[in-house]
Amino acid sequence: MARPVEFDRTLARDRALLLFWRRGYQAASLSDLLAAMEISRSSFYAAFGDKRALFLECLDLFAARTLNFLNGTLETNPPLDGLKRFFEMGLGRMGDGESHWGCLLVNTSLEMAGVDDALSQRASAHLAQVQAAFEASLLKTGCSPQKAADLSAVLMLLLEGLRVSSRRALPPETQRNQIHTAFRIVDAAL
Amino acid sequence: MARPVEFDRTLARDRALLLFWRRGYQAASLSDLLAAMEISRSSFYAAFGDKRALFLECLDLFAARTLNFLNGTLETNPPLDGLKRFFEMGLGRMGDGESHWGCLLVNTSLEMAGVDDALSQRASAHLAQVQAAFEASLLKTGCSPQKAADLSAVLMLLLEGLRVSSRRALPPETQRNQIHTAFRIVDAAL
DNA sequence: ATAGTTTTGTACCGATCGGTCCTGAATTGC
DNA sequence: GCAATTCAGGACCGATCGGTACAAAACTAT
Repeated sequence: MARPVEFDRTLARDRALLLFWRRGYQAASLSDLLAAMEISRSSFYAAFGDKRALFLECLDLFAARTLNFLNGTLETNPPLDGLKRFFEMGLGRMGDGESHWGCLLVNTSLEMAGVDDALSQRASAHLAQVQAAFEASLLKTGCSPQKAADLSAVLMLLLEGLRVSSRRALPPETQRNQIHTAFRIVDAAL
Repeated sequence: MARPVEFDRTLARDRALLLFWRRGYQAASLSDLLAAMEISRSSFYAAFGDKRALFLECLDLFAARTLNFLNGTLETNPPLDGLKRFFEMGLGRMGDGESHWGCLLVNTSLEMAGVDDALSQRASAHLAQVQAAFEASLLKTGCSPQKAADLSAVLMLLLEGLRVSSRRALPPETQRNQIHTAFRIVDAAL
């Protein structure tokens, strides 16, 4: 009974996610977003509410995809191999895109701490879920619950460090070495 | 022969550093800075140039202090104990202040990547210096150069992860556990 | 005391921020 | 064709951004 929408909402949302990922929340201005999403101002506010709401949506989506990927690799690999594969996810998956932007959860948790604590803590909570998946995976290796808890916490440190390395744009070769060494010593501790 | 300055430049600079540390570069507006530094706009521009120049000064100062502290603990402790003490630096050194703001170098490297790459890379370069100090310290334990290089890279991952934990405001007890476990397994790998 | 110099407070600047509003175009059901 | 409805483009909004200009206040040297 009326004119239909002319843009693909999920496509626009994905483009926004990429921009947020690359530039962070604050530095991604509305104009930047509109240009990247290729929609107009009115469509933006009609479809997504406002900048913050869209970001929240992207943040949750990123977390869901991350957890999904993690669970996928954990199901189809021995626990430690699956974890290692997850750690390697950030490495030049497709040439240059997405490979040196770190992790949106880590980026957001840091950027928004003390600025918008609700956003920061939401990102942090998503990270906690990832850590919980680590722990569950470690438990499947048959180690003690205590060890699983301790090691998953250290794995989270390593992951965060790696995502920092990624955003610092350290050479992929360097990052690969870091992962290799890290998993060698974690393996030894199991 | 003329009116003297009425404020303590280094005091004002230190106050600015704290604000940048807490809120990040972008979220620390000029008004915020002036209020925190307790100086007027004119004094600000006369004494520090502009916001970016002041930030650069704070960044370098933070790095210098960090390296200074690290070298101090490394000189007065066995290598691994000194490193551990450095890792524990972020833990409630003085109640609540400064204890959950992470590390300005890590924060900046992430926040400014893709926004002001010069700032990001400068912070990253400072982090590389810290890692070099790690490596030098590990060499003193008599391990192979290869192992020192590899482990210092992993120590940097752990440090970055810990500073993320700090900014995420994870409980100090949790962070303490992370440090303890991390050093246990690094120790075993030496 | 006064002239000379520098600092300081503040008014002001253009640009941009996120967000709203309104108009005209497009599409549908009848 | 026409009325009803919803879309998209962009003008417009107040607030705030980082930065400049300028005049009054404060101090020193003589």
